[in-house]
Amino acid sequence: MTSKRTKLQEDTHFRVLRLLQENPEMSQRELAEAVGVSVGGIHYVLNALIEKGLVKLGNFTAAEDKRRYAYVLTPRGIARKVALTRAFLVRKMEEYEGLKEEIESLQVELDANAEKKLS
Amino acid sequence: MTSKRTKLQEDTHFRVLRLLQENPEMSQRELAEAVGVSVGGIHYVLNALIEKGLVKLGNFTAAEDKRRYAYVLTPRGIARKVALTRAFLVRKMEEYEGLKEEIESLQVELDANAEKKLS
DNA sequence: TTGTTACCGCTCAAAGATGAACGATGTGGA
DNA sequence: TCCACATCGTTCATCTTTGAGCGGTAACAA
Repeated sequence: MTSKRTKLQEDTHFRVLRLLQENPEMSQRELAEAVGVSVGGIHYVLNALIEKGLVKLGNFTAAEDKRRYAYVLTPRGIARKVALTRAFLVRKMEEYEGLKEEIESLQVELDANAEKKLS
Repeated sequence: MTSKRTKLQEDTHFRVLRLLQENPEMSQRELAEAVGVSVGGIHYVLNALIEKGLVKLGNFTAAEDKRRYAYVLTPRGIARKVALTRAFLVRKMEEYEGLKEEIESLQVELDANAEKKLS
């Protein structure tokens, strides 16, 4: 089994690839907000994705804004994202089931407590 | 809105209180495993709970094992746990809904991709 | 032109989380 | 009895993550 940390990192990579495929002109801050990590963290994963050749820097279209980049998925980036999708989905479905069980057991607990108060 | 970190900490406190109410003789390692944080982290929250008077150290029953403690909820600890339950449940239900949406959108994406391959 | 404001990518000190290792204690077999 | 081993709570060097703040650029108003 791969480590918890590796999985979280993979999740983040996947989320970033997904968001960028949809809109390559998102800023680092927007990405950070959307995936739920810090700006520093996003900067780091973007570098990693560029390093791996999954994302390349393009020009920001609107008015050639020199401050910012467009983060464009390369063909390999697109392939990578597709490959990650299933594993990600499986992981999220497991989380979903776990959460479902936890919620149910909490509700049982609350109900039991409510009854006790009545008696 | 309280910070993300505060919420996670509150979640951990709640989980620990819940587990200890059910079984006060869990070891720090067992707790760590069950709530998904490190042993160091559990040690830290246990100290915090004891400091707040929500948990007190009791004797481990079986054969008076001097190495270990029983972590017993005080009345205030029980009250605190009840108070945290609803907030925790609400948070988990929100997470549940979020996860549900994410999973659905992923499935749509995979289906679209599958169709494209066929054509 | 000259300020003011806002946001960009990027950095790094500070804060947080981790888990291997330690001394102490219990267990079971030689 | 003695020894080897397992597990206890606890510590702390190490790694990870955070987000305020920096220098730079754009947009707008005066």
